Amino acid sequence: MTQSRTHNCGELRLADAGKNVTICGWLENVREVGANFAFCVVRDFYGTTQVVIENEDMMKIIKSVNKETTISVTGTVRERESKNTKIPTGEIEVVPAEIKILGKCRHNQLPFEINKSRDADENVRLKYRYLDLRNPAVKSNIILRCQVVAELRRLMTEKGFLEITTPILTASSPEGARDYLVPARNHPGKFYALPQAPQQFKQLLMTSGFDRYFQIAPCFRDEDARADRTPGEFYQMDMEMAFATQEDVLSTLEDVIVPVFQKFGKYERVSQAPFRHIPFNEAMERYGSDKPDLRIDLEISDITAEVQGCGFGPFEGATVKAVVVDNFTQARKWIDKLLVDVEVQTGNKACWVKVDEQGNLTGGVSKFLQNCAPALTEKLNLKPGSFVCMAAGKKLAAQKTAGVIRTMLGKRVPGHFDENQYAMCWIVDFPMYEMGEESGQLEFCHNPFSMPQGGLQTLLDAEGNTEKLLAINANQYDLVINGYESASGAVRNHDPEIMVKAFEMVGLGEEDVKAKFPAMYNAFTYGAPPHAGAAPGVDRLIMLLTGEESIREVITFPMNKNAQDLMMDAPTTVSQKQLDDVHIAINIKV
RNA sequence: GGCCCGGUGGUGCAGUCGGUUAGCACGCCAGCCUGUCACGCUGGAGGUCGACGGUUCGAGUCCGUUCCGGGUCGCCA
Repeated sequence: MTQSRTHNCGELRLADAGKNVTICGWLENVREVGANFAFCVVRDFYGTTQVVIENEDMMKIIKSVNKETTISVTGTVRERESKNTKIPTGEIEVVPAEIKILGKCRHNQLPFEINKSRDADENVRLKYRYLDLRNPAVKSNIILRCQVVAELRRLMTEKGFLEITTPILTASSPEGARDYLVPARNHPGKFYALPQAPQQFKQLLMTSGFDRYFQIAPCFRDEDARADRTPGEFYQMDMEMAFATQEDVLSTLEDVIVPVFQKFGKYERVSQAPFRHIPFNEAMERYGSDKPDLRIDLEISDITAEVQGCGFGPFEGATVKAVVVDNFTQARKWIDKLLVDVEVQTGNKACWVKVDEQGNLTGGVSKFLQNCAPALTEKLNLKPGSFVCMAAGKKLAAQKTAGVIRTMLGKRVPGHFDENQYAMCWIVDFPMYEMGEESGQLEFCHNPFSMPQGGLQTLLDAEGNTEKLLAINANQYDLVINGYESASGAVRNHDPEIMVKAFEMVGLGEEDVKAKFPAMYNAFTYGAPPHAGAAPGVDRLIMLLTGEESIREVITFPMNKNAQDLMMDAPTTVSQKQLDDVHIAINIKV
């Protein structure tokens, strides 16, 4: 380039008319409106600027290249004869004296049109992500992500948190998700693992005397994807505070989350601190989920007692939950669709009845429920026009299915979903232990790092009594925003004695604690501060702020559902030499 | 791994009861057009209807198998 760029494509205005400028960018579009007369749109990161072609020489250059070629245009800024008020640079155009081709686009047919890339097949988008990202609508999510991360860093730093990076190559952790393993060349047969979270490191930092830690931390988990869960890797704003209580952590995060949502969110209305606290058991009873969407005004009722003995097979001996919608006017076909969708999403069947003008149960499974109609009507406060959707099964299954019914009814029946807001709450008092579905044994419900409420004494009191043990809550909490689990945290168990006791409850002991978490266990024997923390998911926060429903829209270079990077072609095979170096033999079972 | 939905020119879609030359929009190519901005007009090229097998006189359409993708359950301390 002989002439460097003097302006970007988003900044020229009427006041710049007459200036001699050089702009650079991608040739987005050419509109030929006459012989040797055309309008070109040049796009860069900042915007688009119109370049007008008025003579044969310039036309020749423009016609010689494909769209998406990068060019530099040197010329004079001129007021347009017909202005476009829709774009910031719409009052001016650049009359070129010179057009240089900087990087030719060798393809006259792109895999998709840049400005419509969001409509294209996702695999094609991911393969050509660098083209997809040229679309300002795609790029804007990434820009917002950068701004949010910068703001998170600013707010946390302002509060005295230090950002400390922790190792990426570390030891495999025996708990939780599948690890990504990395063979250790100098240690045949041994492996590093990529961290599922910096959990143990941040607790060790607390033990080292760092008072407030945070990190925009990459986390790696080899588990299957979902619409809101990217496979492989994701980012958390991991944080931890020494000598802190649960309330210290919650209020600190509220101080950070609220301003970020007010500043960057797509909705004006944001829950104000302190967020509502909902105990886990209450959330499961009322919303059928530990991540309820509080924008929906429906709640779940328990009708187990009311329907027992009615003679409807699936209800006998089962827990039965109901969601009621009054003034229900949807057609039978609509109901059938609801039931099918519930079954697809939960694997469980739902059933329904309506209340007719005379107050009688009708439709659906009503013929099985006539005996208990009065009890049901009273319990659920049914009126003519009420619709009752029910789920039955083991307690947890019935709760979860009813939770899905609640969400679907709330979003589909008009008047129950106040969408345009951010509704936050803390789910608190998660149980410490649960009964393993497969093992039939007592297991840790979430992670073994949480402090049981009541500490050592609670464990001693409940020892040997399964029912009491299942009733112990942990100082564990989740931040839920619009039905998404957006952060998870706990007051940690910093006392080796309580750690061992907590492990003993699930049939493990001191040797297991030492074996699984040697560094932490040892460190805690040297004087550990009580500490607590949490980790908001950065990708999920950005999803909520932008309103995107697919997490891939907020990640710059996402993998597909099957954890493949179609652009880079990862994962891929490697050479025998590479395998030999790290002492790996491929053994694929067919 | 189970279940649900989908796969039709470069892209997005339509395709009725199985029927003759697979249609539309955008993009691409050529020509025309002196104020466009989702430019317009005329013409053109471009398809093994994901793959394989079956039913049938005849399959984009029906059946079976399989591959690929999305969603979901399992899984995600």
